[in-house]
Amino acid sequence: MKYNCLIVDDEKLLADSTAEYFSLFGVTTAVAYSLDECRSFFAEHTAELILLDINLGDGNGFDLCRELRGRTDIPILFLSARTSDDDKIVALNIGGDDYIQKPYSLGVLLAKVKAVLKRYGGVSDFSDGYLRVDTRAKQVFVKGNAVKLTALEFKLLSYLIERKGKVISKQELFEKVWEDKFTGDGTLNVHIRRLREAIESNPNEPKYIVTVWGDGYKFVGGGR
Amino acid sequence: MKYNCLIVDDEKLLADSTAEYFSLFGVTTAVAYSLDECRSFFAEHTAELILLDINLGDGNGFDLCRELRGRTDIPILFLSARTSDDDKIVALNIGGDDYIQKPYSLGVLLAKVKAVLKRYGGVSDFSDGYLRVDTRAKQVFVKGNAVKLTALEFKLLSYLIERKGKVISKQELFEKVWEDKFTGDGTLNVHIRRLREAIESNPNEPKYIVTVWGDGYKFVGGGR
DNA sequence: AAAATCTTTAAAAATTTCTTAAAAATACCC
DNA sequence: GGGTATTTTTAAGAAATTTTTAAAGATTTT
Repeated sequence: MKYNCLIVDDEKLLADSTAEYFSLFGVTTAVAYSLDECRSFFAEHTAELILLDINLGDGNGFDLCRELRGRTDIPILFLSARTSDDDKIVALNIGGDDYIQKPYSLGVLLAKVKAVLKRYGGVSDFSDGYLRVDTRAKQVFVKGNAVKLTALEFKLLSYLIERKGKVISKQELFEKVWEDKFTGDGTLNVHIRRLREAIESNPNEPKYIVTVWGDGYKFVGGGR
Repeated sequence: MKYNCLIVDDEKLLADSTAEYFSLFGVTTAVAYSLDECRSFFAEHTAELILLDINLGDGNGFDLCRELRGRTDIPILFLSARTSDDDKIVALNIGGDDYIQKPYSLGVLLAKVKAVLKRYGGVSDFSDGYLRVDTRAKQVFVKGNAVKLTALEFKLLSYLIERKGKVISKQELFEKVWEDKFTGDGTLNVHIRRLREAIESNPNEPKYIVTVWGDGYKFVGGGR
């Protein structure tokens, strides 16, 4: 299951009440009380955002952050009672997105979380005058006309759009779209071509799905 | 011109010293002392991120935020001495990305700004008026125009920039860029030349990629 | 001025991506 | 359950692009 938010904190009472409060306002939230629980969480689920305490029973939030950064880009907001500037700077430098001082106000934290979700949360919708991709309805329109894509094609397109502007390696695509089932570059080629045929006005000179030689592909769509 | 950061604050001393501090660490920063100045700034320039005070001489930061949100998605971080939770929640709800309490620590604020730039901004690993290098999108711009580099050329340039100012031996370049596959100095020569042709205004008198006789090459650049 | 090092150029070699068609796997319907 | 339609993968030659090689010219150092 995909949660909006995962709280990693060994102060069970605080974590639980925060999670409950979030849920009340429509932010689905899971809780992990330790590094270990966090790891097993990700074995089965995902989240769009992590609230991460620094002092944990079985280890250090900084280390977990570094570990996660190795394989995901998900926003990480640190929560901590530590007040030193050095801690804050380290947190931000190792890939944290924010540092929130404990004790925090539930209302402010929720607003903050919502702001991050709004900006970052896997938004793979896209729309310009020519192409429109609607993730909720799983539909794609070209010049207003619905275009039929297979489930896999749609997933591929969504992922590229979600990471619009960035170069996505083939490896990453197999990881994320094929869920690690690598079947060979030829597969990808063919799907990319079909996508191009479906959405590009001239598939031989793609404007949206651009090849980055020696690297992968990139979705290009007007500014940000 | 495109700045990394625009500070909008009527406390001139604070704004100026913050801007100066940022510049010192490679974040190009402009300052506007009022809503009006901010508007005229955007008439001619742009920024990747705004630090916005709430209490301004000629109006209110919240209003400016709403106004900007109408036409841009650029990250807005509020700066304010106001401590009320309500203010923070409003700031986040109207499209602000963060709320930073004054007085702030310059070091922490810089780390925060860099983190935001890294995630949302065109992460310019190098940028001056003439040349801009963006790792995330694997793109290089010369005088604002995208320049096409091969994957290897890009890797070479990135490495030189990463070690900007230091002399890099050919051996080291083969180690790091070619991953230890030594193919002969001729190879390197040719790639350096192509890079120069791509990014130097006069490839025969390189200003960025400088030859260090008997040693290797060095990237020279003032920006970040 | 000689020796060593760097630059330029063009063409060969190697690599990567594209295209196409057909085979295999999967889902769907009666 | 059998047959059909759809989707996904495989495979192989063609096309495009990148990288290396090599040789001649230029520059710097000693």
